[in-house]
Amino acid sequence: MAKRQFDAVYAMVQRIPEGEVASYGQIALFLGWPNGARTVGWALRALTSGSGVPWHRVVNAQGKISLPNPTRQRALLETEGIVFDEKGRIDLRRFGWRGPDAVDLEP
DNA sequence: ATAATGACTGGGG
DNA sequence: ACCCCAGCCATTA
Repeated sequence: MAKRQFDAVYAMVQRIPEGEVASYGQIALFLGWPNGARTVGWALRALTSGSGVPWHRVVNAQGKISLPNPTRQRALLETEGIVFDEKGRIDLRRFGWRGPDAVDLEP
């Protein structure tokens, strides 16, 4: 059932290291869709529990959680060491993922 | 094939 | 800083 495009999204999200976050637009850009941020959100929305995809590491460009009920996602991120400010935003300068090329040093 | 959907984004008020 | 609006894209119905 996994559509090719969605699958690409999941694969990219899987690359986000623990303790870091990426924006929808960022993921889309890495996949080659300059304006496909919404499509990324679509793919994640279609995700089912137990998919093994770290969907919680994806937030909007404002560093904020886009889900109607951010509680669960926020808890997961805090578990990984992500820090939220008083307005529930993440400092992307600090926790933002650099990209798929930035981290590739596994022996 | 057309229309609607939505976990987005950037710009303007 | 916050709220609203129009543009954009792949998937679904």
